[in-house]
Amino acid sequence: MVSPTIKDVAKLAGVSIATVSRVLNDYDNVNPETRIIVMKAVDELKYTANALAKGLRGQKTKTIGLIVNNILNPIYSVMAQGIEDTAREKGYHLFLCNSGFNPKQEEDYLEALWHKRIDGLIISPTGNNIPLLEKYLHAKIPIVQVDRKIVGLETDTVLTDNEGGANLGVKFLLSKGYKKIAIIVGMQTITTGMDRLKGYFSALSEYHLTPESSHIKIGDFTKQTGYALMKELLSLEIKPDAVFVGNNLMAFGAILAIREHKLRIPNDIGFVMFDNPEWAQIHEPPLVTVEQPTYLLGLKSAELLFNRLEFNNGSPPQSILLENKLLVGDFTI
Amino acid sequence: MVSPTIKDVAKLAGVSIATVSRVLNDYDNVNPETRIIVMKAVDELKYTANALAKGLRGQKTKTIGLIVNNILNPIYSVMAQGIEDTAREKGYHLFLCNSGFNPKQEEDYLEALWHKRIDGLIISPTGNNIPLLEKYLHAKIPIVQVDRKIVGLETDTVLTDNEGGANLGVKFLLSKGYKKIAIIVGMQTITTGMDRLKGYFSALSEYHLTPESSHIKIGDFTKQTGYALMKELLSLEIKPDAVFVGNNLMAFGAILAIREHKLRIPNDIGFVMFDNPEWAQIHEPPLVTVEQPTYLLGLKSAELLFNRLEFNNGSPPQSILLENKLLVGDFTI
DNA sequence: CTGAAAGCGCTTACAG
DNA sequence: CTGAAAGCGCTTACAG
Repeated sequence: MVSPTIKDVAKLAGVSIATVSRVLNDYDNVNPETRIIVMKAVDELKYTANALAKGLRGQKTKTIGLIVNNILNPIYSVMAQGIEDTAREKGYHLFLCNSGFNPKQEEDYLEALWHKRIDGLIISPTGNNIPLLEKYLHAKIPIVQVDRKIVGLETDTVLTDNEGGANLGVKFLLSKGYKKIAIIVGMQTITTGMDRLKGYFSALSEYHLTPESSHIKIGDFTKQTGYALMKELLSLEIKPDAVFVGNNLMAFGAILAIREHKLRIPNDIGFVMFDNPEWAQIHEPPLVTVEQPTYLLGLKSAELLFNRLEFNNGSPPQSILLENKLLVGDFTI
Repeated sequence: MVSPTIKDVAKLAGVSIATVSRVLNDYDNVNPETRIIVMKAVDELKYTANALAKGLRGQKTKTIGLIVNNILNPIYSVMAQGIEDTAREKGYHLFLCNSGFNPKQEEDYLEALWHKRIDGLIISPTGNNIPLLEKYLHAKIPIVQVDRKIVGLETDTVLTDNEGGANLGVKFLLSKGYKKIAIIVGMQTITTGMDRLKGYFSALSEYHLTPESSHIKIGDFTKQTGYALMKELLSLEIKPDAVFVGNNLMAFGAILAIREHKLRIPNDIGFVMFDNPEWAQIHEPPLVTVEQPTYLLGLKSAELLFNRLEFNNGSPPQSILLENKLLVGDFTI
């Protein structure tokens, strides 16, 4: 009924449980014939190890934690997929946790994962809970920060080039002749907010333009603020002739606002957005987007983590910066 | 450095580890004063239990497995969110697994989760691996099937009313005067394919119409088949004047095909789809959709599972059927 | 009400 | 090359 244990295998094979353990873990000091006998017993009983006992006694649980801010955002679900695929290949499992941008919830998860004895952690951090994260590091549990990085917490990191991407997007608008380009961008407390605004500034300055302060709107990455801030922009005295929106959710809200005002893109107003959700292609005409390599973001962060896990060396933290791509109306199924 | 154990607490409190365990597990046979002393030691050391040891020795791991077919489909990610929220409330954690519609991958995960000693399983099954699933049931590990159900595997189940939803959608087209309504629908081997086709038939028959066999296209729920089958429909002798598409991904492909043919919805062709992804609102005009309560799907399945876990009764399997809603162009942020 | 002890299923020194 | 034994951190009968 219950699963067979190492004891059952030992009995069937006529050896000690220590020997079975050695065979299962591929130790080299085992007689080849003994190994065969044991493996036969393993097959016969369809034995597979109890993961809890292994984790308790040994060091490793073959489990990693993944904490993201919002799995409903395709950015994160695609990323999660990249991580899961890699983990699967390596024989690891994933505890999926959603912080909902809530530091307290993140803290709870960090505590819980600690006691589940995860081998490693991939996190897109809220920005708080630094002591807890450091506790992991002290315990030699590797952490990879993905998508955003906490300043001062030195771990392996995988980010996309937020500044470069925003720069590309804004320059596209400039190249099309728009002169009064507004921006709706995320909080200036985190890299994905800050760096995208930097890219906006650098693009304008390359064109020798001065940013108009009323054209800079700081939202919180949600549809709601995207909508509200776009409405504000459209009711200004000095109306912008184009807008760059700093993520997919705010862009969605902004589109609704633009539609309410019966404006057409690109004739009435220029529009470029960060992220490339599928609805950007459904829009007519297809929207110009800055696409982040989200699957790769997951893949690379998993690779960094497994690298630490397998070669447990003390080499200094690595940072990977992935390129973002400007997509102009091409689409594929 | 390492976490404090029950032993450390016992030493600090001056009692045995058995007593500490009793306090922690809220047994009633503990002297109130002893309880206070122990709790103080727990606080002081910031002790929290090692989940692996608890799982190995006790019965429960406070962990559930979730196997879905494709986390990238918002249907499943929203559902997963509903499950995670509920699990979190109950103090459980989630192993997230993606089968990718691949029975072999599903099998691997079922094996792995078994050995991680999950307390319960929520699964949107591929349709195979029945023996493995039965092994769980024999071991009294409750299973909830969600979104789809394997015929003959009797477990708690949460589905949406696929037939009713499709019926609503097709009848909407009929009510608008379309007469030659085609359907692109999923495989007829699973409920979400079969029942939606049934709804199509029942709607036509309510209007005393006979289905035209060339207008019935069976795809596999992917964008690719949606695109290809829509193109087939548009090149028929007897062209349909409307189409009902059986899920969000196929609908995406179908829209691209319709756009290639320069047809406008709803004037040139009627269009209603199952599922309500955000891009349906971005389309101009907003598409008519049959919305599944996906968050609720997750919530309800989690509730059924925790109900089994907490009241471990042997009551017969329950089935919940959730209503789907026809959305006609209303949209909200 | 409390403690000593066994045991969950493993891995890992320690002998031989 | 192999086995007996200790121990990972808990829970749970069994005594008292």
